[in-house]
Amino acid sequence: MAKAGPRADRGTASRRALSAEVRAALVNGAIDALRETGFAGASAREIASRAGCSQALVFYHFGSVNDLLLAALDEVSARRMDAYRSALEQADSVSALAESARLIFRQDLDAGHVRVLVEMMTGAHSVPGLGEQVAQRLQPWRDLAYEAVRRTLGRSAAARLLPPAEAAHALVAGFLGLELLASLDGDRAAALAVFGRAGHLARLLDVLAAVRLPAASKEKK
Amino acid sequence: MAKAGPRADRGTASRRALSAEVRAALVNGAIDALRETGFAGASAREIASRAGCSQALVFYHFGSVNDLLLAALDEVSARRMDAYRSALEQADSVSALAESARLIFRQDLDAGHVRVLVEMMTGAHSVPGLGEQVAQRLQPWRDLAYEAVRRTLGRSAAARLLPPAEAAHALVAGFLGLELLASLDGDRAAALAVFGRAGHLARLLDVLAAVRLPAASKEKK
DNA sequence: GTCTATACTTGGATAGAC
DNA sequence: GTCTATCCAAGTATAGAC
Repeated sequence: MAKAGPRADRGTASRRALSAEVRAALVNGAIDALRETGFAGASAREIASRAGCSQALVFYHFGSVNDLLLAALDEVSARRMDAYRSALEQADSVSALAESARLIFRQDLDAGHVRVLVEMMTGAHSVPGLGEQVAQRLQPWRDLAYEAVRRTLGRSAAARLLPPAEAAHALVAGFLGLELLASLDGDRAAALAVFGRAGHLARLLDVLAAVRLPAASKEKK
Repeated sequence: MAKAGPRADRGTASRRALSAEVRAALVNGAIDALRETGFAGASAREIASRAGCSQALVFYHFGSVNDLLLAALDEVSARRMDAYRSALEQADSVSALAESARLIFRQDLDAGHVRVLVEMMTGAHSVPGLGEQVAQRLQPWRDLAYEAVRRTLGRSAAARLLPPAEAAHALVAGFLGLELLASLDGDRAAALAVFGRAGHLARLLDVLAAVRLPAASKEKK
C-alpha cells in the first residue's frame, strides 16, 4: 500500500505516516486557532501548541504561517465541498434549495467553517498578496452557489424576478454577514430565523418557478 | 466659550486646542489604518505615523490601542448616524427604504465606513472582552435598521410575509457580507446590483404593504 | 523530522527629559 | 502635552543538535 521510499529497510513507512500526522495536526491546529482566537491569534506558536509539536515544524512543513493558514482554508473547503454539492444537487425547487442552505449554514455555524473563511478574508487585509489567494479559494463556493441557484430557478419567471448571479452573490454574502453577527453576539437563533424566513419566501417563488416562460413569445425575433 | 482651566494666564486655550487636534488626528489615523491595513495592521506606531505624532501619545490620550480603536469606531458611528437617520426616516415605502439603503451602502462602501466596523468585529475575536464592546456599539445601527423596517412595513400584509426583526437582521447582515465580498475582490458592482435587485423586489412588497390587514378578522378572539 | 536554542523584528507600554 | 529612549513580550524564521 505505502509506496516504498529510499532506505525502506525499517520504519520508513511509519515515520512517513507520523510526519503526515504532524502535518494534519498542524492543519487542524490552524483551523482551531482561526476559529477560536481569530487570524491575529493564529500564530505559529499558538498553532504548534494546539498541534502538540514544536513551533519550528510550522516552517519546516509549510514554509510560513500564512501558507499553513491557506492550507487550513483548503482543508475546510475540501471537507465541506462534498456536503455542499450533494445537498444542493438534490434540491429541485427554490424552497428545497433554501432549506438545504439553512441546514448547511447551521452545520457550518456550529462547526465554525464559515468562521475560518471570514477570518481569512479579513486577516488577508493586513497581509499584502494574501487577499488574492483567499479570493481564489472562495471562487469554488461562489460557483457552487451560482450553479445551485441557476438550476433551481431555471428559465422560469422567477429567474426574471431574481437573476441567478445576483441571488448567488446575495446568498454568499448572507452566509458571511450572518456568521459575523452570530459570532459577535453568540446568537445563532437570529441567523437561523432569517434562513427560515427565506424558506417561506422561497415557497412563493416555487409557484413562479413552476411557470415556464413561453419561449420568448412576446419578444421580437 | 472655552472653560478657563488652571493657570489660564496665556496660551492654555490654544494649547488645549492643539491637544484636541492631536486626539482627532489619532482617531482619524486609527480609522484610516483600520480601513487600509486592517485590525492587525492598526498598531500604535502605524496610527501615530498617520497622525504625524509620537506613538507614546496613543497611550497618553487613550490608554491603550484598543481603546483608541473603539474611539475610532465611535467616531465613524457618530458621523454616519445622522446620515442614516435622516435618509431612513423619510422613506415612506418599502421600495423607498430599499433605495435609501442602497445609497447609504454605496457611500459607506466608498468611504470605508463598513470596512472599519467589519475589521473591529473580526479583530475583536482575538482580544478578550473586546467583542462585547463592539457589539454594544453595533446596537444603535441595528435599532435604526429595525425601526426603519418596522415603520415602512407597518402592520401590513407585508409584515406577515417579512417580520421586521428578521428583515432588519438580514439587512444588517447584508451590509456586512456584501462589504466583505466587495473588499476581497474589489468589485463593488456586484454588491450594488444586489441592492438594486432588492429595490425591484421591494416594489412588489409596496403593493402588499398598501393593503392594511383587516384588524385580525379571521383570528380567534 | 523533530527538537532546542537563538537571531531578529515588531508592537505595547512606560520613564523621564523638555 | 509631547517627545525620545527604553523595556519587555510575542512573533517569524533559521541553525544546528539529535
